[in-house]
This record gives sequence, C-alpha cells and structure tokens, in this order.
Amino acid sequence: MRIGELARRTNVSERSLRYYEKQGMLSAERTPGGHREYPEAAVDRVIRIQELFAAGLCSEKIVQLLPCMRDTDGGPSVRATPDLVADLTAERARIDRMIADLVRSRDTLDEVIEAARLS
Amino acid sequence: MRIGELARRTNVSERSLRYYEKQGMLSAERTPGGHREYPEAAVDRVIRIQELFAAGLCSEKIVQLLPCMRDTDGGPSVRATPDLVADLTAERARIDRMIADLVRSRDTLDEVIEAARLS
DNA sequence: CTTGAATCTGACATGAGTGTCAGGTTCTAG
DNA sequence: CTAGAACCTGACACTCATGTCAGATTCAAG
Repeated sequence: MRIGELARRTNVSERSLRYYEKQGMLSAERTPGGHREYPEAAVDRVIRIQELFAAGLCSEKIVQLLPCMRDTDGGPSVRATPDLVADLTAERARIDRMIADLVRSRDTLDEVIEAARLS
Repeated sequence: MRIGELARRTNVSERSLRYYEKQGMLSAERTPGGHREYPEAAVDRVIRIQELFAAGLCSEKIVQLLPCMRDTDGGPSVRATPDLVADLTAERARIDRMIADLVRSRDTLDEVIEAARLS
C-alpha cells in the first residue's frame, strides 16, 4: 500500500511515517518513480512504534528493539544483546513506574469527578 | 521550607518549581527579602503535579484541577464545574488508553527480554 | 495527452517542560 | 562585618516527535 493509505489506517501522519523511515524504524519498497510501497505488515509495525513512543522510548531504542521483536508473521527474530537487555530491563522498570503514576492520576481524576457528580 | 529543600525532597528542579508557580500551580509565601517559603504540604502537591504531568495533562488543566482535589490535610475543596468534569472524563479515557498502551509495550519488552534470556 | 490527486524532498516552525547561564540580592554562620 | 551558600529574575537553548509549507515529480483515470 502507499503512504496515504498507511497513514489513514494507522492514524499516523505521512510526515511521521517518513520520519520513522529516516530513523530506520520503518522501511518501504519504492516504485520506479520513487513512491513508497508498504507491505501489509507495516500497519502493525507502525502501531507498535506508536505504542513504544507512548511508552517513552526514543527512536534509537526502538530501532534496536524492533528487529528483536517477534514479527507479526511469526518470522525469525534477532536475539537481543546483553547490553540491550540491560537497557530494556531499565525501560521496563520505568514503564512500571509510569503505569503506577497513571493509575494514581486516574484515581485523582475519579475522585474529583465523583465529588462533582454528588451535587 | 525553602526552594532548595523542596527541590531535594521532591526530586524536582528549582527551575521547575518556579515554573509551576508562574503557571499558577504552586504558591509560596515570601520572606521579606523575596525568597520563597513553602509549607510542608507543598511536597505532596509537587508530587501530585508531577504525576499529572506524567499522565499527559497540561499546566492549564492541572491549574483547574488542583483546587478541586481533596487537600492532603483534608481541607475543603472546590466543586468541579460541568465543563471541567467533561474535560476530566475525556482525560480519564485518555489515561486508560495510555495504560493499555503501556501494558502492551511492557509485554513487548518482556517478550524480547525473555527471548534473550533463553540463550 | 491531460489533469487532478497523491507523493516526493527539504527546510523551517512549534510546543511545553526543563536545563543552564548571567548578574545581582539575600540569608546565615562565624 | 563578612564570606560563601542559597536564592532571585530573566533570557536563551534544547529535546524530539510532529506540523506545515513550497516547489517539483509521479500516478492513474478519462
């Protein structure tokens, strides 16, 4: 598929898709004229990238991580190096803390919403 | 307490504390010479602010939200307006989605870490 | 062909919290 | 009184994914 359709289906701007490619997170075939041509699997990959961004990982980490992920088609995957594993373990801990923070913030909002409802 | 101690105890830079004040999220008495003097409760408030930032709320929302929160000392709180409640409900939904994303990302990391461990 | 939609590259702007530096003032221990 | 630590204001820089614009090229349908 082309970039417009991928953007529509993933809800990610064309600008960002090109950026992902430049960062090495996403690749695409090219038509003879130079237009990008994405495989179906790109949809899942872009969604994963967005999730990882939301989790606070930077492009660089994502670039390292992506080839170690099980592909959607269950294809073979690269083994993470010990250094990367250490990095990812730290990121995991950070994500855990982030989730805990979010839950507390959600509780805070609930409290305020509930207090207003009882009026 | 003074800004240095508050910064140390909350792990938030002095720069950020002054920024919070300018945005109207945090207030302080002043010594005759102009130095900020914070009450003990400021510690909890700053931590709350950080959590809400982490949850993706902007300063403006936090400013509206803070007076509606139950104070640490159980003091009286302002009732949220219907408009604010609508806002906060939307934010709550966003936080829910964010948590779901984070859990998925954490699972992704776990998968990669586990795959590397089995080597 | 032609024409309009889609895509291309490259460059500059934005946001929002935070870092940092400069130059000056206040506080406090000795 | 004094030295040095702590604090003040204001301004500018940064991050980094994303928005946006310009000007050119390609694609696909008529």
